[in-house]
Amino acid sequence: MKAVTMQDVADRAGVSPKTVSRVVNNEPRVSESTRKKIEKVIDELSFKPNKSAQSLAADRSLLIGLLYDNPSSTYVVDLQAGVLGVCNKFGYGLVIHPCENDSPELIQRLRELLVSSRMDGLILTPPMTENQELLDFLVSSGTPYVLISPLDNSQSELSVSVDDSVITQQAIQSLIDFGHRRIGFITGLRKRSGSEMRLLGYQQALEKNNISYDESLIVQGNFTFGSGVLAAQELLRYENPPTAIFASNDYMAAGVMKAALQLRISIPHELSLCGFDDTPVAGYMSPRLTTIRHPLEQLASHAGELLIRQLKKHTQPFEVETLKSELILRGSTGPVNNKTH
Amino acid sequence: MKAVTMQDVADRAGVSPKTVSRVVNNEPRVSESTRKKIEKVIDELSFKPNKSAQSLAADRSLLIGLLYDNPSSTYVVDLQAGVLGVCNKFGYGLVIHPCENDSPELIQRLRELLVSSRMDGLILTPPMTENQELLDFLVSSGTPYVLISPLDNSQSELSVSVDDSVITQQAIQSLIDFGHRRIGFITGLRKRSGSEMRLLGYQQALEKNNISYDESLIVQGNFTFGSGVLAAQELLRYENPPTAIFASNDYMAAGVMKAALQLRISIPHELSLCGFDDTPVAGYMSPRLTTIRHPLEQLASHAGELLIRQLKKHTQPFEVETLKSELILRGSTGPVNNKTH
DNA sequence: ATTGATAGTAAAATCAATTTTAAATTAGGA
DNA sequence: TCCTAATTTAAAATTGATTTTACTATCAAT
Repeated sequence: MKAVTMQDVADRAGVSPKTVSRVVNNEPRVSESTRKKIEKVIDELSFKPNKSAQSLAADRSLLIGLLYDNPSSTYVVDLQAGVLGVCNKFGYGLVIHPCENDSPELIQRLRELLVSSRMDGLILTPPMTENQELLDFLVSSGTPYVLISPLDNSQSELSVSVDDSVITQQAIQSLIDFGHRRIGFITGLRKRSGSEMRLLGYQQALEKNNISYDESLIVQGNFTFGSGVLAAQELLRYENPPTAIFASNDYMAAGVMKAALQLRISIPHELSLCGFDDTPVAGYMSPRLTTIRHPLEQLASHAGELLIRQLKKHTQPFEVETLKSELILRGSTGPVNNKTH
Repeated sequence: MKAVTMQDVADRAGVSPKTVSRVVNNEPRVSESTRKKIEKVIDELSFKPNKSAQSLAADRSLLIGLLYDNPSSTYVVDLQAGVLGVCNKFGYGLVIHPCENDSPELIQRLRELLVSSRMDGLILTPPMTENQELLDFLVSSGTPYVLISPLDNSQSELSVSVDDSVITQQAIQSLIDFGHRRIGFITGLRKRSGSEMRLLGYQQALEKNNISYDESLIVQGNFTFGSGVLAAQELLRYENPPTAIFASNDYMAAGVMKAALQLRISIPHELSLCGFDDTPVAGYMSPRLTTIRHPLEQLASHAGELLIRQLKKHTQPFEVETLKSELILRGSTGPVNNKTH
């Protein structure tokens, strides 16, 4: 089956190829009547522009890249789904690029990818969002980009994020409502977007409820299962241990659960536990983990729209939906148990 | 920075563009001396052929598609990594396509994708590998494809897979070596590749050790956590319950663990448990789960090579590495406890 | 020495769009 | 009515590779 070309459409509609091109690309300077007529013909012939010819002639690849370096595959897949949706909607292709933020070859690899794939723009995710060398390179090479959840999202037109502090505050509030007063907090890696905001939300919740901030209840973790175990062991061996623990991600929460099991502390009767991210593990733990779910897919699709809007000249603006995280209450949190264990 | 074109290379090397093209595409009919000379110039100018121009002229997109419909994001990400590696190696791009095998629109969607992305070939993963309607469509549209882990892998040049029966037999053997004689088996969805082979491996291991096959120890699951819970409850309430359970994936194994916890059966002291797939959950459970890890990335890269070899005319054959799954022994399995619980 | 086959190279046509340039049409004002 | 300016359309050039066609050596066999 031979493909329908723009020439075919032009012939059938009785106009020149350029006019068809104008309609295809939403360009102005076409009378409404001819636009309608051409759209009808395009529909009849089900004409689809040849991507290769488009990119060759217009010198843009119609590709955008998604860069990530994240151990959580659910995170990655959710983001991919979001970006993919927008790409399909706007006729773009997606180039996925797992990378290692710490690798000295990162930039070189990306340079090669940019040369070979000629991506029109990039979406960066943490921790690449804080890689100044990388960002400088992109600016110098004139590559448009959008950041997802950067530490500093003051340039709102270049980044999208949800406010982790708000939902964390809400989660802590729910623990407080259960009667908890001593709530342990296991941080993630510092200098990671989110980490700082989550701690802030914790502090805000305490403040709002007139609970004094006890520095010793804050333990540093690094987002890994092992660090969760260690942090929990430290917290739970205090003379006056917390009755609830908030872990900055689900993996560390799983670590807490392991530590609690070892110390024969029952969840949720003696200890309430709240995670963060709603990864699959959360649903497979016993009891199932109370945690926080992010609108990752929407976040990514929003980022994609932001990027594509930069790339395409003739797009109508789209409405921005507000992005909210969600507290998932499950079996790992409950009322405080007054009997000391 | 203006891009280096094939013309530039030709000028500098003092040959015609066509000759450069021959070198780039590994075509014959170029003398060894000119080939060397041109390769040198290509290197000096660091010339990279323009993908759009290549696809336009040669009428192939230099893209391959990866189709998947799998709830496990680790599975998906591992496969992506494998295919991506091969793509980069051979100058192909990867189009990822999450889909719903049961959707009536599957084919229509794919058709649209094929029209818009013009992929040169596809890699299919279960359960799409058994979707005859889909396969028929691909054949009729002349789209080359390769299958990963199909039920029927008799056409070895069109598919890649690992033999689940071998590794399952090995896992069961390890349980037998621990002294277990009554070993429960939770199946996955029937008609899924792998499912049948895993059961076969179980049977082979029993046979080899002269243990009679007890139909009642085989319980049907469907790969979900919940089905694991139910299956385990059934098995563990027998008068003469199994001392070990093999679950056909980690999620069901997690379900078994939950059921065991509810029934106050201690793992591994009273019950050994073995999963399948080595998903992240396996490492986060307490005790950590003995399971089986697949060479997913290699499997995918192998599939990619197989596909690209079909697509490119002038490639030298590559050696095929043998793909083996691996038994990961962890805390959830151990010696049988003779005291009845 | 002539012929034929093959290896190697060159030039031009092609792919399907966009961009540029030029021309034609329309509208409004004097 | 005529002229200028703004719209709209047409034709031709461009993009960077591949493919086709054609031509020139080179070499062996007759």
